[in-house]
Amino acid sequence: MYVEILPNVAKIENTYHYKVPDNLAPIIAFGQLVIVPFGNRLSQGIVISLDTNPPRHVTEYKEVVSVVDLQPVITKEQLILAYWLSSKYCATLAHCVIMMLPPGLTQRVEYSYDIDTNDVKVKSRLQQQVVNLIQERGPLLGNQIRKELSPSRWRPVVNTLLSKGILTQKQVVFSPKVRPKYVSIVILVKSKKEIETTKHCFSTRSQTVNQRRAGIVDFLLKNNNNLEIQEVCKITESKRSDILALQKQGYVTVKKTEKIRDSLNKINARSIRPPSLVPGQRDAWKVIQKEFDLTIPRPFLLHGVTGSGKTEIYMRAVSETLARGKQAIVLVPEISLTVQTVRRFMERFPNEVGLQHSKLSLGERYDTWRRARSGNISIIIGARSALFVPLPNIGLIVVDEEHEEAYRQDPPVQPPYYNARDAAVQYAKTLGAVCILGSATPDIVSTTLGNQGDYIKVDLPNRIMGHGDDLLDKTSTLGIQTSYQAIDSKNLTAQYIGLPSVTIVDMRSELKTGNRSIFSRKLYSSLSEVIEAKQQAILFINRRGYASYVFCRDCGYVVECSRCNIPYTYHQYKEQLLCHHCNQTQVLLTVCNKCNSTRIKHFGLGTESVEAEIQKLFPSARTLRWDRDSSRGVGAHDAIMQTFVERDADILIGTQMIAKGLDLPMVTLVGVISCDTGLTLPDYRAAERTFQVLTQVAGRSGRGVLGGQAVMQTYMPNHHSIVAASKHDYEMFYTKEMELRRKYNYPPFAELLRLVGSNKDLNYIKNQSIMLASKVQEKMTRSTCMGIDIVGPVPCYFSKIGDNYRWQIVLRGPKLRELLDMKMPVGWRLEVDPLNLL
DNA sequence: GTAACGCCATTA
DNA sequence: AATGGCGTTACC
Repeated sequence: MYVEILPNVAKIENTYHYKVPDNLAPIIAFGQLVIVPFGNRLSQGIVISLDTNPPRHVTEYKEVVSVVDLQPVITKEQLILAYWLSSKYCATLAHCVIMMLPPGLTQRVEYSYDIDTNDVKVKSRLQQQVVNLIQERGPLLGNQIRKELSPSRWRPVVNTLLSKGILTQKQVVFSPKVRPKYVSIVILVKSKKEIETTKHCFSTRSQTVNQRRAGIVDFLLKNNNNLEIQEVCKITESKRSDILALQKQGYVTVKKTEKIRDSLNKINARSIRPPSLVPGQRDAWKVIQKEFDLTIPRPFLLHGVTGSGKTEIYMRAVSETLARGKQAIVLVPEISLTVQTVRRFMERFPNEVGLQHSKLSLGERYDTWRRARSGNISIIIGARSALFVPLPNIGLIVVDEEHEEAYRQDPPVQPPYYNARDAAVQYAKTLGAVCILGSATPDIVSTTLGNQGDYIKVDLPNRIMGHGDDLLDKTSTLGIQTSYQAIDSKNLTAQYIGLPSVTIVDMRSELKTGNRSIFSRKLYSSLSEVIEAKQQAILFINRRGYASYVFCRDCGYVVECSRCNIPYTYHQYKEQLLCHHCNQTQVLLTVCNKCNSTRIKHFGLGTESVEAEIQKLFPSARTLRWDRDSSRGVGAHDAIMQTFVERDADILIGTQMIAKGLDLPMVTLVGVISCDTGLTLPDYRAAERTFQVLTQVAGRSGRGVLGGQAVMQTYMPNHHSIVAASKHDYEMFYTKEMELRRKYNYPPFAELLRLVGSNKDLNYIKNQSIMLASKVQEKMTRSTCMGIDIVGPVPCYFSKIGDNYRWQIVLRGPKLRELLDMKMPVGWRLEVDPLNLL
């Protein structure tokens, strides 16, 4: 018998075949971790296929050394997904498979070297150095010797010493970093009757010890439910030795059991029964439910405005899946911001939910992974890596907020640089699982796929708010008129509410009237009213593109490259404007091309300055900042949110992260300080990102009985992404954006491929990229590909990150796949379907 | 990921 | 010749 093995080493390009020795033949199986000889050392590998015949293209085989664990570490469907990822995103199969294993499981095998004789005579300086090292520090690993000697020449030295018999070598297999956690639990084994008659048994000389032991027994009589030794000791204020003594006397047994590490068990979720659906949800759910009966279901694109009840649809789908004996994966963009979603799932499906994201401890990830593998949990909620948890029979994959860039894996982490949303669709196809992509602002490409029939489009056009009785309650206590309407007189369980009305404020006219503040008159007066009425407001700062573009403060004209229709980027050190797409440069303007004004500015603003301004204008208002800086550390997000929820602050000031998921009924005003900062980025998705974030942030307002409004301040009041967001009009945005994408040949009209190289030496990377670009050009002329543009080489927008200069080459056109078999030079990487070109 | 190999510059 | 510094290739 022969097996095909994928060595568990990230950069390995191929798979290798091994003979299975007779003793392993009965137990070896697909997906197992095994140890094989690889090169001239041992390596951990994964069995990815078995065959009774030897493959023809190999003549000599080594044998599998051992099987690490009988349980497979991947499923067949996962391997199919890994092959797909590997080919789609140009990563090694090993990279794709390793991503599916819990970190810490990988074992490394090394040699350890020791000195055999006391009397050592060596000739060369290096040999002496090795001998001295081992004499000082004892047996050393190859790696440790390498660190001390030259990295390239240590091996010949060690080899000579080995052949002379001075050194001996020994194989060392490191055990995995993660393993199951065991704890000792105490179980009372004597009955109440027995105890009452034998209480004298713990009579020691010390009265206090007797009391303690009696206390333990009494406690266990009341709570004999497998408590840990530590807990029992803590509660009964006794010592470990007391319990061990009781064990000797036959009162209790102490049993080692596995303790599952799971941060979710800290959350107290009370079980809640499902609410009834409102008519809009009912229609949507009917369409989705049908697909569960098909063998090859089509994916759904669930387009639901903010607050339209998408999560309830997801939960219905999960429920349907569990009823069919299958499991579900629910992907959310950023777990720390979606605590509310996780909680809702736990309340609906107690003891079925597992959490998965990269910030969990190794132990917790490992335990959740094993519980999923053995079928002990049926729902995995998590970030993009949750897609790779090995549930045995997956029936549903949900991707919430499918447009989010967080689904994309990008450097500096390891390849593959994949999009989990696209991988989810592909995976569901292999599994025959239902797939739901949900968003209030679907990706332009996703909507196009929906329009083409690749996805089934389902809409939830109405915002729902709370339950009827609840609302009546709130309105009466607050003594206010409501802005909601009853959905129908028979169904009083839920109510629709309008989306907030949005006012666009043209900041150019503010300036003309002499208002130089960062707040327009409209935003100022709205803020005053909210503070007066003791309600809450959110101020949103769109920080992307900070201070890097140049525009006219009088007419709003942004200096753009005439060839690419993309704003020039201001480079301070050269006082120069540069187009990051075509490398064209222009001197910094002093006079506006359009209106001849001389008031040309760079733009940029932070949360601190907004907070300072608020405190100046509204000294009584309590402000709270929420951005990357103020929310460092575990639980910081929660803490900030809690402060705001409990109304210990009136105005929340933040960046991107306040746009998502918050459901705060007392927020009646959302102010966007500057809508247009993101629009100035030289990037094909700038408008889309802006529309998405504005729509999401506006959706934070008016989620309660009080209703709400949003104020958007901008220097580009006519930009389609701002106008469409202000009207909550997705279709309008989509139509206009598609025109532009078609015109400039961007996705969905073309595929994109980006080559990025970085190096400390600017000239080196520049020359290298010119050479690489000509290579690509050459390849293109020889292939059958037609209609491909090469954009570049140009410096990246972020032209220097850390100490490294960055250059890029972008390919745009159909059928880019055929160009992909290129090997990238060292320091270069390939991004397939990049979400930005910065 | 390691190890081996080939090529080249430096060293004494 | 010995040593150190790369980049390239193979690993069943």
